[in-house]
Amino acid sequence: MARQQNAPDPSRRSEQSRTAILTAAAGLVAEIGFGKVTIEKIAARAGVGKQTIYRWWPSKGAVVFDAFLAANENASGGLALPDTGDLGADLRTVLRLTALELDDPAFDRTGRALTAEVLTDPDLLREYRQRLLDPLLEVTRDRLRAARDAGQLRADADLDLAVELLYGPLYYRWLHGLGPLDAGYADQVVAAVLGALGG
Amino acid sequence: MARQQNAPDPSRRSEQSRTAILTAAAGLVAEIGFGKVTIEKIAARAGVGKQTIYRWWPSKGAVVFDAFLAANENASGGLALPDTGDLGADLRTVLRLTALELDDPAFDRTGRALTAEVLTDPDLLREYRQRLLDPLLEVTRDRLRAARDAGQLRADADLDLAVELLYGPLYYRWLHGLGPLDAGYADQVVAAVLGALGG
Amino acid sequence: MARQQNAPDPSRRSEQSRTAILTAAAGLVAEIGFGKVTIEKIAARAGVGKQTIYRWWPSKGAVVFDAFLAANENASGGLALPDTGDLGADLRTVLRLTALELDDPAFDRTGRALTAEVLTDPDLLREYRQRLLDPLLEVTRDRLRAARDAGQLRADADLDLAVELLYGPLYYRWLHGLGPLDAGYADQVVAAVLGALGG
Amino acid sequence: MARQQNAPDPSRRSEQSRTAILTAAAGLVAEIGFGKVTIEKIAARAGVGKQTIYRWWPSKGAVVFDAFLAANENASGGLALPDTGDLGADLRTVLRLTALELDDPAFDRTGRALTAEVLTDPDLLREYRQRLLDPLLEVTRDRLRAARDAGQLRADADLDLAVELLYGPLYYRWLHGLGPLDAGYADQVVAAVLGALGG
DNA sequence: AGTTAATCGAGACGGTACGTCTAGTCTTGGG
DNA sequence: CCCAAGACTAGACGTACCGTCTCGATTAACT
Repeated sequence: MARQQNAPDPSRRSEQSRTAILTAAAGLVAEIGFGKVTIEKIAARAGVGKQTIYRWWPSKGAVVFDAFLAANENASGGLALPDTGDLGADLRTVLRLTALELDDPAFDRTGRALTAEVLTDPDLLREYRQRLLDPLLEVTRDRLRAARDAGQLRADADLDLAVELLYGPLYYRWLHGLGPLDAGYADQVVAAVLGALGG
Repeated sequence: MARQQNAPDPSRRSEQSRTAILTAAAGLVAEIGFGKVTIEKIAARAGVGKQTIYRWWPSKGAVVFDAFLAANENASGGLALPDTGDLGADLRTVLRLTALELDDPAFDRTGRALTAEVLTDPDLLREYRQRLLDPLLEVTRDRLRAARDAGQLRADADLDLAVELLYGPLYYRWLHGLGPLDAGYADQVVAAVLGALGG
Repeated sequence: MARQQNAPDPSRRSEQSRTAILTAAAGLVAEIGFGKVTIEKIAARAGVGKQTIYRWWPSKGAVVFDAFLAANENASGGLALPDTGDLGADLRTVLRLTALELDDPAFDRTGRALTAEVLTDPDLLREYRQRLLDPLLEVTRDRLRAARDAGQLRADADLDLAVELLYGPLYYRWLHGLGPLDAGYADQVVAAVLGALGG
Repeated sequence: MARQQNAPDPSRRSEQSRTAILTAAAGLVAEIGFGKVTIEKIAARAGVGKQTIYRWWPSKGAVVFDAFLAANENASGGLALPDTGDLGADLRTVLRLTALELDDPAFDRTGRALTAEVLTDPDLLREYRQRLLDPLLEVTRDRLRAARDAGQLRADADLDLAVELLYGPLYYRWLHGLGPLDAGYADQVVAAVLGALGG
């Protein structure tokens, strides 16, 4: 009961080609920017036939995104928020790091391109959520839940709302370039959220 | 100190062509989606030479974006938030409307494409801010300022932070498809912000 | 020591495409004239991508010229002048046929366009000489040489000059439209050349 | 009984513009070659509106050709063949000069382009004949007629044929690049023609 | 001298074709 | 059967010119 007529057999996939493709994709994005990367350039740099890319990925966005994930997934392998007992301090730590990353010019270009791709392609969005966003939100909710259980948040605090109140403003400010993304701003957001949902 | 060598003379611009182009662009985006729209298709439908488009706009994104703005700018001509005296009610009204719009499937496709375009092209982002976003944030801040002056918000409430706390979470949820965008969610956000910054 | 960096591999060339292109080119020239033929029209009629034409030919002139040659080369496969022993009669036969062809209105348009192309493009001229003109002049010289050996021409007759004296005037009259191109004129030219170089 | 509806009034024509256009055309052809010259470039260099060119000339070929004629017509104002009494010497003088001109690389490029244009455009051909070729052939025929009257040519010599026998071979050799165009060749041709038609 | 009408420089316009680039498919030959 | 290589159809790109069409601003001739 094959789902597709011409589904390739993953067991015969060349690991060497796969790695070369992802490496080439990552390198090209860094060098010439996402917009100017093409499947042909990736294939040429990877020393790979175009068909080998088309066989395993549906689009340029998917390849580049895969390359990005491959580089970032292991980094956040043991993904978890610190739990020092001081919720505010812990949240400030996380949001300051987030702000710092968003503020990094090197991340900015790639991040925007990838975000644009993800927002526009439902398949990529699903994959992005499964592999990056949902885990991040989950550990954040875990930390908040622990705090709520410890009485540091109101008992009826909605954790889904809470994470969106935390990350949403940073994201909003970043994408629209509304103002500085620094530790002070992160602290302000944390203070506001704690003020709203604090016990 | 001319910024461009071959800047065309706007006084000789054909208003008829301009309108035809924007209309064609809007129609095509609605029918086949931003990704499949091409300059050539816009020109063909508008009955216009390609050069006439390239003469006045730098990219496909700019044309489509202009078409979008042309349609939305006059709509929000008398842009202002209601001021019934009840800040919470007024904010709920605005955020409910915002949530409703984002939740509209017809808006979703175009909105995402345009957002992707805006995030990726600094020139478009600037124009988007000047013509749509900044005015919206400004009137929101005005309403908040009035409330602060009336003692309904803490005297030290940061209005920039406030608007980002209001719109950021909605935007975040919309772009990532994190959950339902309805009146209830809008109300939750408003309640949280008032809880954080309320007098 | 490759002459070109990106020379395509002729062994992988599609014979089907090549034939379709030449057929389309010939048909278009006949129908709308060389000047109005475009690479795009050839590609469209041949059901072929433009790149496939650009990959194998450097210019429109080259394609059309190739189509012309492909049609005319095999026709004159067994190219040779008659040798009845009577040099004058043999030359009259050839020049009358040449005059007849040049006088054909159908040939006139294509012939002029192709001539203009060939005169202007050194590469095309070289190819024209190798594939059409030189063989024709060679067989003519052969016939004259046989006549000279038989004492029908002066022993010191310059055969290069002779062929130019034969074909030059016809060509000159044709291109400039100086007068009728008929059997009588052909005979006149032959008589003059024999008078000049005859034994 | 006007031949055209919107025939411009020649009496109001700006001589200054006309001169600037012809000068610009000639300069451009010399610099970048006929094929790359465009009406727009001519207009730009001449500091003239495109319409001014279109008003007075039907095509690029016509302008360039006019520029060429303007430069060459006065040169050959008192066009006439020398008449020293020695027909052979006089013809050798003319044909040697012709060969020399055709052999000049500077003339070659322009000459070929103009020839190609002339052969292809019946209007230009007519003008070329009226203003350059026919006068040249006429004076040549005049000289030959004088020689015939003096008994230096056969009484029944066809003068139209004669001029084509003289100029045709040179032209043929030049256009096809068949061999050297020098004084020796010119002499050979003259000798052949005199041999054929001489008294 | 004032009016009128055509030419002028300038350049935007609707188009066509250019030659290049990339997408995604198909074919060939090697492992 | 995967793979590297690359030719194939298709079609958009952004540019260059075409020939036509307004624009004012000179001109030139004719009231």
